[in-house]
Amino acid sequence: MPLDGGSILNYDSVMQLALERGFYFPSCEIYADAQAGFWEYGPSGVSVKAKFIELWRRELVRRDGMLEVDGAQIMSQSVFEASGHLASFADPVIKCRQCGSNYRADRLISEAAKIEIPESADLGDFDKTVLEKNIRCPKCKGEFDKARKFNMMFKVEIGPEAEPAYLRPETCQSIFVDFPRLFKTMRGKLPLGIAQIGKSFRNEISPRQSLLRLREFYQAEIEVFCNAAKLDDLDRFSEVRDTTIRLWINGELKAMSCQAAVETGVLPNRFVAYYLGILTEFYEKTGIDMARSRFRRLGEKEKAFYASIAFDFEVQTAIGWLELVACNYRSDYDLSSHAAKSKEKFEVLDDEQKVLPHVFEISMGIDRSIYTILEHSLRDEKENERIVLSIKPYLAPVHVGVLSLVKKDGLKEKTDEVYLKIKRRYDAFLDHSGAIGRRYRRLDEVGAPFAITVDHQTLEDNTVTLRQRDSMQQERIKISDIDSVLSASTAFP
RNA sequence: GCGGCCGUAGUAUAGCCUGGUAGUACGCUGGCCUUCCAAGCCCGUUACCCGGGUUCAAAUCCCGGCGGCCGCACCA
Repeated sequence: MPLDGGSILNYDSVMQLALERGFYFPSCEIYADAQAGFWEYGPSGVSVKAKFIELWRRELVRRDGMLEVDGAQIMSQSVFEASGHLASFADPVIKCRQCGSNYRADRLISEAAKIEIPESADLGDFDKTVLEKNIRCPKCKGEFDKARKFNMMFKVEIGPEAEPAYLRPETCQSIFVDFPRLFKTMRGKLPLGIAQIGKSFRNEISPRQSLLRLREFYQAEIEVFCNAAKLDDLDRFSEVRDTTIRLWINGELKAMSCQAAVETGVLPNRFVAYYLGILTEFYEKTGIDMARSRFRRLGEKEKAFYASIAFDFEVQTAIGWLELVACNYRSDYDLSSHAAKSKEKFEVLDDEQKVLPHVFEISMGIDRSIYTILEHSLRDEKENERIVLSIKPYLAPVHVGVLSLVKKDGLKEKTDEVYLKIKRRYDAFLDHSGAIGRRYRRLDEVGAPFAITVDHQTLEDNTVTLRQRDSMQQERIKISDIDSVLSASTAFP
């Protein structure tokens, strides 16, 4: 499905761009013991990520009047006892004594003996069944060691006594834990969104594909606390009434307005529809091709252990459908477990009524979103002999290149002056060296939407050429107009 | 974690089988030239994933580790 004037590039092209132009690259790469699943953002990547986050704040946090927090990455063991991660964010595995192969205990038993044991069962139950049914390694017929739990959380030791704690596997736990204080001190009123951007950590067995499956990754999470009795009572639903959302239900795509989705019962209530609606409007502004996106309703077996209704926002990429956002209706799972464990009160007043809020979660993968923006924006324009990153101007790592047509005759000095005038307000890149066409190509590749070129005419009348990345067309503007032109065309929508 | 394939400058690769001076392209630095789209010329720069073994000699052969891609499984 080629876009106008260019073909869509694959994963390898995005990877090559990322390495060559400073978007992202492997962490600790000069050392042989560098582990997979850890990546650095380079200068271009940092710039895009910062702008992506700013867009997220504008379109979700500020739009909906959410509160944003920034919690600790290391959290106490009690948090994860209450959240269920210590018990459930783990797979039971058994290892063959002879050949060393590891298996998921529940799956192996189900296949070998046709007995279903839930993965959260006691480890002894697995051992007992393996022994009773004499289950042996499928590869070498060897005997198994005792079952153990492989927990995907990174454990850390605090202080000289090595008290156990964990790197958070999702950012939202601090939001739940902080909820009582935030609601009280920030004069909260249901429904209330609390948002957080930050790093999460998961000890993935097999991290892969650069930013797509990481052990250390960025999440932008939103937990909306609500009164479960009022899920259709939401005034601001009218803002998204006519917004089209693309729903994938039971193997079928249904594109419909939020209003229609609620009326036909495809979505359970206005509350869920509203948040899927504003999430759609946010992603439209990232430049991701929404025609290649969908909200997929998850079946019972796919849902996370805490979710009662779940939609994944997925996009089609070169490597297949990719999950960018998990939207889970977590009911009162989190607040009631933290209430029980901590003895803290989590009920709040809503219209004179005491309620334990329910939670709807919008859990966004930032790294995956950045990758998708790059992949969906990158084009190979054969006719112009260029690779161009047609990223939205407000997300571009470089807003504008500032170039001298040639270095001599005082053009270099004049160019430096122009650069000095704008570099605080924009991400500007100054370049004097090499052929002008080559410099334009470099800027195209890094996604700079504009290039300003100082030529001989500039010395006479103080005008410069302004080149548009996508059309390659140029116009002459006054130096004194540069700021207003850039300001208008790189502004967030 | 398992199976298959693979690892050489910033990037893409040749060389590996058959051990003996590591080559090419693009890029990048500087210079000449140049009045707007990867022009040309000159100069320069940068690499054998890590460790061990065999050998007079290892990018090359052997072993281990780490990493990458694909599949299985798992997930934001």
